Amino acid sequence: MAKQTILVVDDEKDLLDLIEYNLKKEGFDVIKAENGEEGIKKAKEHNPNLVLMDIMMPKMDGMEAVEKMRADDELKAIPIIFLTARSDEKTEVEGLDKGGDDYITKPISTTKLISRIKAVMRRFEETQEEVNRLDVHDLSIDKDRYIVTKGDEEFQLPRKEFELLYYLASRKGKVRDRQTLLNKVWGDNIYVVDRTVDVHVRKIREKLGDHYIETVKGVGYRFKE
Amino acid sequence: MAKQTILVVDDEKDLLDLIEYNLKKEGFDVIKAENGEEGIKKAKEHNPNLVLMDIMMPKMDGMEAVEKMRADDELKAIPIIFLTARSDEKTEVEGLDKGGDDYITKPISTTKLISRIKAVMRRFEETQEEVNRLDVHDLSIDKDRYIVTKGDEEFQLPRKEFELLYYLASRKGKVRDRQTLLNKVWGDNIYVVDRTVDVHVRKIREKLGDHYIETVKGVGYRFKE
DNA sequence: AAAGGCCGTAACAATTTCTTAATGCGCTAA
DNA sequence: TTAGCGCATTAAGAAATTGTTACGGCCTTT
Repeated sequence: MAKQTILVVDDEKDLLDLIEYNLKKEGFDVIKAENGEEGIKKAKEHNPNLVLMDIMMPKMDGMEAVEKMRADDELKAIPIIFLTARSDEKTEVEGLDKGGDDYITKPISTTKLISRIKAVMRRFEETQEEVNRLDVHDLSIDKDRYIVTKGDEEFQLPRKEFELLYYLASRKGKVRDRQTLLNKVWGDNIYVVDRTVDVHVRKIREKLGDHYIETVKGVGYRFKE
Repeated sequence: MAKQTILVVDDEKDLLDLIEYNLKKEGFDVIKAENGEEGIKKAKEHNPNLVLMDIMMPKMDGMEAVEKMRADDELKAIPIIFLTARSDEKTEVEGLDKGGDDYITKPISTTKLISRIKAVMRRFEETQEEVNRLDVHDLSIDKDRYIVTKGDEEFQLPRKEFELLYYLASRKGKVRDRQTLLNKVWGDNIYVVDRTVDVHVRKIREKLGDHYIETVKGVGYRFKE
């Protein structure tokens, strides 16, 4: 894998150098910027894998910069970690709401910083990864075509049924309660009765067979291990 | 999801009660302790999801308590938020070095306190991997899958039995009386006869064997050490 | 505009799980 | 030894949860 690039945005030059030194030692490429404006410019220029963003800065503060980044198609997918000095009493927790993926309180040990960076990257890669075909048991679930194949039979499931099946199958063995399934498959702010899930499960079973989706009474459903 | 438990350690009783009141209103279970020593004892006893730790306290101060916790295998993974009366740059640095996960200056508004707690918990959950499986003796109790494995046998226990077993196993060796078990597994405001616990214990023993859950006459039950 | 598929909801049946209460057993103290 | 207490065990019915079906609204296609 190519070297990962990290953009560090902070107005304290000493800290910037310290972080650069430590990240380079870990094998990252490092780009530096001293305020939000410069940060955005360099982000567009270098397309980094992750941004470390201080909140208190001159010209354009970190919060504002992140808002701008999240609104920019080119930059919106880049994971961001906020750095906050504990003296910023006001903005601390809002960072995550604005679109940060983690926030770190300065001062922080180098090892901790690095493990956080890796954790965020790992999380990101997992969600980024586009696995378009799932093969489980004797099923092949093709997300590009919304088609499920079982042996030489092909099933064209309706969208909700397909997505429900795909979600469960991609987390084989793990139980999910109805509310979680609704949030993940239907969407976070969709209001439907949770028994709707049952009906869709029923329809999937009707078409593919009873033994793929298991019921865990009182808890939810899971795809057979 | 089961209730999250928070241990609050502070020598000011009034503040302790205030925090308890507010956290309970938010749906947390709250355990209280008035000094570091008692805090560590209660942490071991109740295995909380997070600790709010005052720094200035008699007997054993918060800093020392946290050092002890971080050195203890049983407690090292619990996230800790420091509380202190005054913003003091020096203690702050020290606190984070010693292993605190966040740092809050009193006084603080309730909403702020709660959002910080949730932020730290969220961060923690995301960093944690595979903490939902308990391996005790020859049993593997997998909460993601709601399955108990013994050797190569799999048992699908009903929900209450599973959760009771999980609760006891996660506090291996600690005795719990029936009322506590009802509160923790059934829920705080569920009223059922406490002998109900006996029946569930009986069913677990029937399926997995007699020797995992031990009876302590006149007190309650415990998972074998 | 009609037909057909998809989706969400409600109703009721089927099933599993939970709770209770009754009974028996074993230990301990008088 | 016996009474008393606490726990184990069992079975039955109550409660909770899920399965199944049917229907109406909506959208898309024809």
